[in-house]
Amino acid sequence: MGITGLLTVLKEAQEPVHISSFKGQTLGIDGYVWLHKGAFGCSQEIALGQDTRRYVNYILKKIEMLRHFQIVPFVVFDGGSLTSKEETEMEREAKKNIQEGLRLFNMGLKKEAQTYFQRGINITPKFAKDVIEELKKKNIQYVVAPYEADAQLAYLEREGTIQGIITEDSDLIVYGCKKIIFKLDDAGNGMLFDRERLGQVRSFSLRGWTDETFRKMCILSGCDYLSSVHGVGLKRSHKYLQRSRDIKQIAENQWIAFHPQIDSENDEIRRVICSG
DNA sequence: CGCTAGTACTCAT
DNA sequence: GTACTAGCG
Repeated sequence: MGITGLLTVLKEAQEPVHISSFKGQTLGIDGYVWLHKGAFGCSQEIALGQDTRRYVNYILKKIEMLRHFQIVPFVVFDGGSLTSKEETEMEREAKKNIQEGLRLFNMGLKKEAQTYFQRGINITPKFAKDVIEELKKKNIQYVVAPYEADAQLAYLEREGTIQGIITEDSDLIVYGCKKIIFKLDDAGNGMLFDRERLGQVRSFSLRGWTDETFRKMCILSGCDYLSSVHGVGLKRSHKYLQRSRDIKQIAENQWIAFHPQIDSENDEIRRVICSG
């Protein structure tokens, strides 16, 4: 999913951090992020159908770095890839990129082909399976989330199983997670988002806001599983919710006022937002 | 100023 | 998934 501009707007709620400040604690890892980055480095082998372990080694190297700083890793993988319209579209796009890459590759244009191979990366359950095999050997905790890894990570943090999350996906903020490490590099440096610091955000005031209102702001600004309202981003979404916490009222007053043409598509959007 | 849409990037040599 | 930015209302 991902909320456009959320990390930028919440910059005052983040600060540089070294992973060692979580020494002795358990950190949840968004497995998809590392799978994708790992696969990025061996996209050619994958596209050509060659056996490669490089994406497995990439993740193991990251895990070793964490353990070096005495972090207990808990890897969470996506389970049910919810077959939505967007995902099928993404897979179609990926296949087209692989095809174009193979065409260039067979012409001897290996460098040009790589760009398309990288764009064509599609993380399948096999990738996770290969990694899980190694995690088992090393006695590293992992779980395959029944739905989305996001929701599973949020649950694990809420229940106290993990004390923070490593990811690149701003959706973890929407899901209510408290401590999230973004942009973690090989040396253990990253940016820590701390939910307790939301009151320090300067773009707009979030004081007195509940997690639920915050979530509504994000959804109203546009998200993955529904076509967003044109012209409404985070700032305007915040303005509407500041005026009225009732999203249904916003839909009736603001939205219709700004978007008088209520066609079938907008009607679907309104249904989803009002139910959320 | 806020939002959209386009481009470039993730690895690792 | 992210960041950055030209163009537009």
